[in-house]
Amino acid sequence: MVNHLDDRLSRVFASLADPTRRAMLAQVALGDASVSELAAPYKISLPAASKHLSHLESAGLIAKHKIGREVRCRFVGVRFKEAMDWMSRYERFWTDQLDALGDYLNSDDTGDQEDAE
Amino acid sequence: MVNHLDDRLSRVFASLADPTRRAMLAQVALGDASVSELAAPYKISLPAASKHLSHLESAGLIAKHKIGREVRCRFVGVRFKEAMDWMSRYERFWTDQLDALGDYLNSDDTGDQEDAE
DNA sequence: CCGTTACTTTCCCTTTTAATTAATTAAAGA
DNA sequence: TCTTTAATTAATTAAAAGGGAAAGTAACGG
Repeated sequence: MVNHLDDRLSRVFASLADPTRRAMLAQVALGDASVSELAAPYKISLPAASKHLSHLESAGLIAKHKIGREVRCRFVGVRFKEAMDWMSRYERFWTDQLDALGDYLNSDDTGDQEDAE
Repeated sequence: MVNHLDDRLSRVFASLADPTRRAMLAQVALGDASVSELAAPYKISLPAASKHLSHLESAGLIAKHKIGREVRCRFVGVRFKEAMDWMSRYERFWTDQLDALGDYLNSDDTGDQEDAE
């Protein structure tokens, strides 16, 4: 019982959790590329690469467009932005000193601890 | 074969890919909490919750601090920021009109366009 | 048509992940 | 010390992820 935003976030983050998929995404961001072009840099098989790209597509991070017998992939920003927007709600943890403040508040049992990790 | 940054990104994104872990992180961000407190809102067992928290900890998103027999968890921003920094390299895909431009260029069946950056 | 190129799908296998119950450690408190 | 509370570890199991080989589909080139 999860809402749709939650579901989309899960798929986007799961896609980004794989280094091959992140690298493929980086390549697509440089400009449209075919499945073969995106598979080439890695030692994995073409079917494996194709599956990674399908994963990225169902997460909404890329879109496929068939031209003749080639399938061109293009970066799509919407879901990526959605994930970043979700993440930015934690931005205060490194823009403010609240991280350090929390650290201080938690050391109250031992009294005067002045150290950070 | 993978560098450490890549490895850390994989762990952070894998952590964020789970809705329970995202919810736990949201709760921790509201203020420190014990393992039991973080487990309470969900129908999962305490060991299951404890493992989710260990997952978040090894991704560097939270830190544990033992007080008596309680283990308090607190939000840690560094890895979170690192992931957001990595993501922000794609920001141009929604801040510029390049997404729409790419869309336009791709709907033109003349095929190739030169790379814009 | 036929063969080749560009993918995708299917099947199968191995590894990882996630969940549960039961056992264990560790700190309080009566 | 004996019991309760807090959390982790262990053992087991089920499901999902990721990869390869091989078959299937679809477009192009002769």
